Amino acid sequence: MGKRGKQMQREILTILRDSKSPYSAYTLLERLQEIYPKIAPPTVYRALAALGERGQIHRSESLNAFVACQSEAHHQTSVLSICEDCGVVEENFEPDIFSRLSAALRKSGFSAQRHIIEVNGICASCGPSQAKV
Amino acid sequence: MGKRGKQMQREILTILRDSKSPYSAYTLLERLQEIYPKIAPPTVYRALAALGERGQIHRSESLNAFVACQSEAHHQTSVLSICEDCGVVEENFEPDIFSRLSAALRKSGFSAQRHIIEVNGICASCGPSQAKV
DNA sequence: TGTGCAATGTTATAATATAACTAATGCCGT
DNA sequence: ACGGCATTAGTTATATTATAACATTGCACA
Repeated sequence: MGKRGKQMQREILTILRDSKSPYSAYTLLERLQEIYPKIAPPTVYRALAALGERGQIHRSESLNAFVACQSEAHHQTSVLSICEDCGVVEENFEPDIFSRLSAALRKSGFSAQRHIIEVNGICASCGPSQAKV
Repeated sequence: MGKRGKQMQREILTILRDSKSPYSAYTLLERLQEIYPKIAPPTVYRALAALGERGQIHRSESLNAFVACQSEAHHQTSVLSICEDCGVVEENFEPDIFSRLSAALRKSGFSAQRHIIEVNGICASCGPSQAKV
């Protein structure tokens, strides 16, 4: 059937990279429909799944939305910080945190496989030390 | 209109406490409809919101489901460990992790307000050291 | 008593996600 | 080239999760 899937993945990645704010699957769908009027939700979800498997995007579980991976090192687990004011989501690499967390849980016999860490708060640009726009 | 809301909250808490596995809002709705046949989704969501505000239940963002708080110290933020095998969700208290996380993010100017930590993996009962049933 | 607020009920719909099936494509071996 | 078959994509329908918006009830208190 051709490269349609790959094409979608590229388009999605481009949209997400242009924006530090997360996009929901359906917002992406709307954007994509400007170019490909007939695509349906499964197309978007398939592309998102493929991008996620390759670590090129992250899904915020608390926002049900997607952001582009900002690092070269895909698959490195990251902490997502979410600004409640401006909506910007940043990746933060804190390998220590993940290993400590795994170690702590291992003490109760739990073997960690996937860590989800998201932190809501106020980012540097929106914080009290900054003049409000 | 009476105590219907409080009653719902009690029922939900009872259901959740009887189960270590999480319940989705709609599964709770079905259970509640066995007793109160006519209740609608907003009733359940309102009760869940009230319980959440009091820290008596936790919401798993990755499962979109709810578990009863296992500790007396409501409002103490916790790490949810989720067994991929049996589905059991446990609360783990790791105050160190939260303060480290806040400290790490503060270095980039981010002021943390709410932490979401969920870990998927295999629990002690389902792990490789245990005989499979 | 009446009137206004807060809680609850009700209806409808929005937003998120996937199941299940169909059709097209590419590829492999002949 | 061609037939078979696995993979990918398209399509339709529906499942699941969540909330908006408005109506009603009961209660507090002037």
